[in-house]
Amino acid sequence: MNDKDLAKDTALPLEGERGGGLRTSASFIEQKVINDLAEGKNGGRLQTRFPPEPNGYLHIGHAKAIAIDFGLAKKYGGVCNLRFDDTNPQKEDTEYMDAIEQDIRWLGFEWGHIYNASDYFQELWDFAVWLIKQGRAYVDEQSSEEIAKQKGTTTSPGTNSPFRDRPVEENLRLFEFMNSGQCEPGTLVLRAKIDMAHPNMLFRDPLIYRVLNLPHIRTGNKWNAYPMYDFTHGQSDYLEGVTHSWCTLEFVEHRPLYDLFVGWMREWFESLAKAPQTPEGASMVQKLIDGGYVSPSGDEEGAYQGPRQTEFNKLNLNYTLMSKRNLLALVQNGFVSGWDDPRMPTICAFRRRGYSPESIINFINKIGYTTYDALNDFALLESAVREDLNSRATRVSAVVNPVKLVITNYPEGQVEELEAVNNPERPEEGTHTIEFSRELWIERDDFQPVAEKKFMRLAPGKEVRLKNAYIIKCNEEGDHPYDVDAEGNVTCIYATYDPETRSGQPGADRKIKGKTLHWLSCDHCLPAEVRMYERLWQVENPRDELARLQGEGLTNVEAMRQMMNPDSLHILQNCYVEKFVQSLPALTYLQFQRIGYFNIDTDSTPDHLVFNKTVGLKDNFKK
RNA sequence: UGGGAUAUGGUGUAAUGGUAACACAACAGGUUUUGGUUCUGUUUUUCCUGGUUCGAAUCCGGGUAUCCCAACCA
Repeated sequence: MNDKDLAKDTALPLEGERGGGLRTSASFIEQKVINDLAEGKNGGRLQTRFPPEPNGYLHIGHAKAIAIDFGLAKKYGGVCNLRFDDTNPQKEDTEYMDAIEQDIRWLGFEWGHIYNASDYFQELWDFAVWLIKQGRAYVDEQSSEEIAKQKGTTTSPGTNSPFRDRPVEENLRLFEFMNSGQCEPGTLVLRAKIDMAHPNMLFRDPLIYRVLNLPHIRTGNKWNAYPMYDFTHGQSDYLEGVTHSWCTLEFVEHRPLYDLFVGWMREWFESLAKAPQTPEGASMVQKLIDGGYVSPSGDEEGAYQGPRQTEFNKLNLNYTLMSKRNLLALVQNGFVSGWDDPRMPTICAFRRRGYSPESIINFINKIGYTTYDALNDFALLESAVREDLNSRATRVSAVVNPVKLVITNYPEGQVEELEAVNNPERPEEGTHTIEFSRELWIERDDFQPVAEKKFMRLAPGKEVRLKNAYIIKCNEEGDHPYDVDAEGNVTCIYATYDPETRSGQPGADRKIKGKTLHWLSCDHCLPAEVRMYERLWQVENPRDELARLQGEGLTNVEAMRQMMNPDSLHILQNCYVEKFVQSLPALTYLQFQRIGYFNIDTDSTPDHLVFNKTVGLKDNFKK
């Protein structure tokens, strides 16, 4: 057990209020924690773990696991460790480890320790050797096809391998050979001897070790045979002293196997403790006993009971594809610009898109943890981000689809500095100035040559207010209200301003029918690139649709292409923003007034400003 | 033709045998120098079917529907 500190990660007080604060109803998982702590189980310890495989970037589904693994540990005075589930060197990379750590921190959580499943490769190996000696594991030399055939089906039992009763000595020799580097991958596997007729397919002599002959990101060339998930996860939890092991619903059927292997491992410890055969084994067991993790009898008051797995529903979002495998395919096929393409459901993409960590956690808490396979509405996530950004985003003016407006009675060359509130929700954040002059940019959508009935913006003969500035009136029909080009597009609008209505002056109180428009002074604003995003998928449930299309014979890539929204990205190059934003750092939360929430992209420079649309403002104006 | 899970408005989630509620969505209106925010109001719910009970979303029987399981992935 190397010298890593396996000691007690936490000890909790049992009395006092836990999780005070907001009185939201506890999920069944949280309820179980409350009960366990009240009963003093595991000596009142709460220890969890977040166990990602470092084979991809974290997505918002992981945020749900993170929020409960770290969140409940934090709330109830326990500890959550980060454990990389690195048992398959074929797919894993340190690049992903770094990104995973960064994303967890960004979400606002801190781990007690970082562990790796590979830390336990030696213990798992020794345990497997013990199982072989016990006659509970054997080396099979059939091909994967033969093994699959013998497995039977969900409705019919399997048949025993001809190698099932191989003598112990031969098993030990072959298991050693599996790890020698000389063994051809795929030729030998170690299987647990359980029951080939078991109704749970996982119990039909599961493979617990396979030969890969690949170097590992952590252990290098030390190992050539690697343990499988089912033979690693529960034991790792157990060795670390995890009390509550939470995972998603597809692992429900793994739980009996998880419990079986943990139980066998406990037996192994007990046998070692009784008759220590090796100095290493004895000292390891002593450490476990000293740390209070393992009790030879297992039933003393307050002793560590071993980990308990509980499953909750994974996050499904409509119009969103979540699986890492498919996200990797999107990246590898160039359907998106990378893992942090703002259309991706990854944590890093949400960050770049302008979502705050608080909004993501709030969303997770709203949808809750149950055992129902729900399909959540993306609109709930959007409402969470709007709610959070409304109180924190700095208001600025931006014109994303500009058309020129000339104030004909405003003196040429005159410039006024007007005051703009940074955030009406937080007056303490102050104001900044914005220049006003004779020639302005306004939004093309804010003018109609012939206003439709409910249109309350600018039109010939109509009055509107310019935010923070003046009331203006568009020239009457017949008095040259606007210019058009050869195609009939409006190129310039003409209006007059009422000098008595400057914001802050008494005359500004005058009520008018028109709305308040945002604007930018042509000579005092900056060009900008604005990236507008729509949903990546056209179908509400891409997971099911992908499976359906593949069932019809399409390849994964073909199916994806067919399901994708061709209009998911619009890059607008002719936009303008006020100068104020030039000095702001990347990832600043902004609201482009009357348009939506935007974020300064990581690609943005003072010479080439780039913004990402986070989410639009709620729009009650429908045509 | 097996095993394991699940079912409450359009979408999620609560109600732990005692008046079915909350959020989002939708709709209507008030306030508003953002058609935002905020405030007020409205619409819509216990899968079906028997039973137990004074009383059932909850407990029991029988159906139905959906999800997961036959990777040398996790």
